[in-house]
Amino acid sequence: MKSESVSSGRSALLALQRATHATLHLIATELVDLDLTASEINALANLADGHARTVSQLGAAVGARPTTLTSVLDRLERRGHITRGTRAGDRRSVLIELTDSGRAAAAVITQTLTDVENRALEGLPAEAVAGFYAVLDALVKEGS
Amino acid sequence: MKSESVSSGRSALLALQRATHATLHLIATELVDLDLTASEINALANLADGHARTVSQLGAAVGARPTTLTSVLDRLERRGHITRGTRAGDRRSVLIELTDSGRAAAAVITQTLTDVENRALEGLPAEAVAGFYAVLDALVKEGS
DNA sequence: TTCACGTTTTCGGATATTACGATATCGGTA
DNA sequence: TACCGATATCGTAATATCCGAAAACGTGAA
Repeated sequence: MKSESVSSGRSALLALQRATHATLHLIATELVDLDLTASEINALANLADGHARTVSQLGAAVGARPTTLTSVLDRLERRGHITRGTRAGDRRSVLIELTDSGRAAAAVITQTLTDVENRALEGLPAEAVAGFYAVLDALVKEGS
Repeated sequence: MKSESVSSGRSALLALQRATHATLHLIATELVDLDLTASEINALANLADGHARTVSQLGAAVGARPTTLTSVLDRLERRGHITRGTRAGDRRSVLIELTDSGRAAAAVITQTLTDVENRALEGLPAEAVAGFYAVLDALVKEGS
């Protein structure tokens, strides 16, 4: 038996996109009170750990080019959720940091993500979740 | 021990989005010769089995509203990749069907998806892939 | 038959997303 | 100083997405 073992009749990539769309819609619905777009939610979620990041670093995390992030960060800055500071030692870089209101919004986002996740994964064996992460990591690695 | 077993320190939803972005970029790069957008690729991939679908059905498959698909299908129709026919028995519905060139493009897309998938999942145990699908299904179910 | 109501798709309009090329600034180096 | 690479932003353009309304059709009840 050769290495066609992963073939399952389904397309993992199409299933991946479907799941992403479905959860994105769900999250957007639950977070409608925050009045944020999906990109803004994604940016805040990635900043939720409190670590400041440059635009490039954030772009790598969310899978977007720095040019794409500029307008997203514009809105977040206008809303008072982030600040753009200069990094000591390299004034080319812009350090994105959460403000108090940004931290509050990010906390709500993180909590909602965790809740949805727990609801969905409840009852699944730990090996399934481990496999899920293993495949995700493999896909990310393949795409870089 | 309660049911906090799924908590792993990572956010499954953020990881999901990252993997989707990464694979999306990879696929777009490999399929650049087809001169199609990500939405068009997604639509064709879902039609690749040869079955005709209504706009609503296709929308459910790709996770978009019928209004969103209209312009995507407009371009695919202009390019000669699909036809819009009426369904016998219910002339409200529009049946989306692949043309010869659409079938050819869809075949290239399917092949590329399969290749990427096989490269990425090569070496992973079958249980990991099974767990991946189980989690994906759970997430989709949670979002509907 | 006729009419009211639901379904399916499209259209108009609005906003968001995404990115390429060009630009300005900065850091490091010769 | 002059130059090259890195970083972020701006200008511009094509897509993506969706809401509300409209058009066409189907269904069932009066």
